[in-house]
Amino acid sequence: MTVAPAIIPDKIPPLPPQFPSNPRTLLLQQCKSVRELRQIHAHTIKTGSSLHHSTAENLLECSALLIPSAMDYALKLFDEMPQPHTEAFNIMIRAFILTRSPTSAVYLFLRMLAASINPDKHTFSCILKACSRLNSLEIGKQVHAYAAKCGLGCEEFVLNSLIHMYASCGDVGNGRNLFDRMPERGIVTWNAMFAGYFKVESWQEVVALFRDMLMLGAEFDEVTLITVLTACGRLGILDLGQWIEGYVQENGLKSNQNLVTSLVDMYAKCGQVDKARNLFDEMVLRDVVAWSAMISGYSQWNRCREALELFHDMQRAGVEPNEVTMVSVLSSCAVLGALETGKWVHSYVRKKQLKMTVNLGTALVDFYAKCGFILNALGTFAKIPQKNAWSWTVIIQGLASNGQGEEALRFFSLMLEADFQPNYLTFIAVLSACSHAGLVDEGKRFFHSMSYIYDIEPRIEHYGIMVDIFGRSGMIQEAYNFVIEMPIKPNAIIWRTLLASCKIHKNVEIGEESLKQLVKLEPRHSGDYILLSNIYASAGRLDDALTLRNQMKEKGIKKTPGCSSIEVDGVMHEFFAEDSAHPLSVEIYDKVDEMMIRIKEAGYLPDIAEARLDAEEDEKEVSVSHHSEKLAIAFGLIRSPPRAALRVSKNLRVCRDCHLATKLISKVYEREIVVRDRNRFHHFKDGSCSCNDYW
DNA sequence: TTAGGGTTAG
Repeated sequence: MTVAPAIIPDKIPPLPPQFPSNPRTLLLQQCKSVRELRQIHAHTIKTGSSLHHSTAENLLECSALLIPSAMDYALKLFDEMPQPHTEAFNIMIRAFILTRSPTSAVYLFLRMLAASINPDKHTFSCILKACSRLNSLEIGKQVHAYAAKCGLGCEEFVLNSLIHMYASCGDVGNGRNLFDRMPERGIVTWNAMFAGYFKVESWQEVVALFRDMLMLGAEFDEVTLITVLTACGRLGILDLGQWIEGYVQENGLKSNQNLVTSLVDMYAKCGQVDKARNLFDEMVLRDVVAWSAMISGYSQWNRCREALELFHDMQRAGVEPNEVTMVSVLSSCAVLGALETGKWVHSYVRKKQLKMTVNLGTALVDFYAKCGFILNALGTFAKIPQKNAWSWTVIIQGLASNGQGEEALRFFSLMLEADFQPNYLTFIAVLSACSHAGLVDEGKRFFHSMSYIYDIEPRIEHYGIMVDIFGRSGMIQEAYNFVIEMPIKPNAIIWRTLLASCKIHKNVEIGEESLKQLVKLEPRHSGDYILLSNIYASAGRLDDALTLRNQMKEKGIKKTPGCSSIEVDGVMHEFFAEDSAHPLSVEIYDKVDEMMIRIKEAGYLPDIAEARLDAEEDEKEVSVSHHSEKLAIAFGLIRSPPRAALRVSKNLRVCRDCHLATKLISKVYEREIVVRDRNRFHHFKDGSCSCNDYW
């Protein structure tokens, strides 16, 4: 790039009459390219007007701020100005902020001070903005002191920028002090304060500040409302959100897309998902953020099918998803076990080169882990460029729930080595790893380290997993003592965990006590009665088992029927135990018989403890062989190509017999079988299961 | 010529 040479005559000639004395308007309206700029510059040199400060500054402003590609030209112009004034420095500082070079802005400010050019209030507000961008409280404070020294510390512009600088650099308290001392506050002042609270996620403060505003009758704008709506959503304050919606309607602000998106988000987060959807449907233009807000609304309230449907609508509407959209979509896929959609998302992410943010990476890891693809989860985890405590927690949990407890603990050590601070969720993952691997002593040690080393108060979930750790390993009495002595009142989940351990280890006495407690807390939970009745049955006390079942009948408590589903050629097929509704029913039952014969040859002994109680002794074996998951597997063997993996979902937990049978089926038929029950995935392969029989 | 917006995970 060449710049017209500056000619410095001895005497500045008067401006020619045909050239406007202030060419600013001409430049603003006419000059759209570097070429035109150069022509005008040449003209000013020819006429000598380039030596007038105002003309030179107008040229500088035009090149630095108005023509995006002319920054280099501006730099040369500036360098060739013999003695740039404050205005010229201000233009260049603003230009550096616009081009996202806050460091250059600060250097220029230092050059300005070195040249003894006095900064004005505009210089200070701009340079403070650079400090906010740099997140540098240190430089910001020095600029503050210098502004005070120049007698500009009480200028409204400077104060507004100072409040914003302090608040957005993390020193909200100092920002608030300045804010409180201001005699008059305009919208800019209030919004600067809101921005600070927003940045540090002090939602309560946002709402309190807005209530102050309303009380004082201060003026606010759409940006204020967006901030407050975000806070209402995070805090679940529906009434204030509704008041804002009324205000938006009355004042005709619905054309502001961002504001309506905030309303959608607020309603969704406050649990009014359908109201959010109505607003969303009314929007004339929906951008990626609006779609993402609505999809995440469904996903947050576990309406995962609707989330995925809306995602498909979004694609039909031709709106390209971004990495934020994909986080909610993957979370829904993980809950539903929607493997194909989730895999498609991953390939889309790669194809479109979406940014592998820590949230997106973590959502992918979680998706793969929840679908039982722990190798993909590990591979994806390794590729997250910047991990955080959440990503580590998700991979630890993923390993634990896929039966790799020891490996999960190894990852926990790696997490600590990498200097990430574990949180209460991390300890849920770590303790479940101990539970899966049967590591009682380690579990106790980690549990105690929570409060002693990491200053994290154990929550009821942590107590629950400890009960599980003791109970699974057969230490039923210790588990019971632990429950009795825990400082939090045990809830139904704690007693149910204990009851389930009593079932594994056939402990009738503590089992009975657990049910007694459970009936007080959740009298209509059918699974609890079934558990105790199974304990009675496996201890040979069939009469007690039957009495309990009759009590259930009298109370009108119905057992949730077991239901397994399997996807074949994109169609879901559902089966209930001893169900003959399927069109291929005859073939399916034949296949079951064949399966039973073949796995018996491989050493299968039926476990009839969980057979129907009303079945005769000789019917029990047939009864368990007709459990819903066996029917689903038989159907899968008939209809899928040889060696294809079978993927079954079950609404309840897999029973012992089905677990044992499925292991052998995987070996005899050389099939990988993945069963997702209500708690976790079981990955059956070559006669064993990823859960290591801890389920 | 000052501030500045909405969507993210168990």
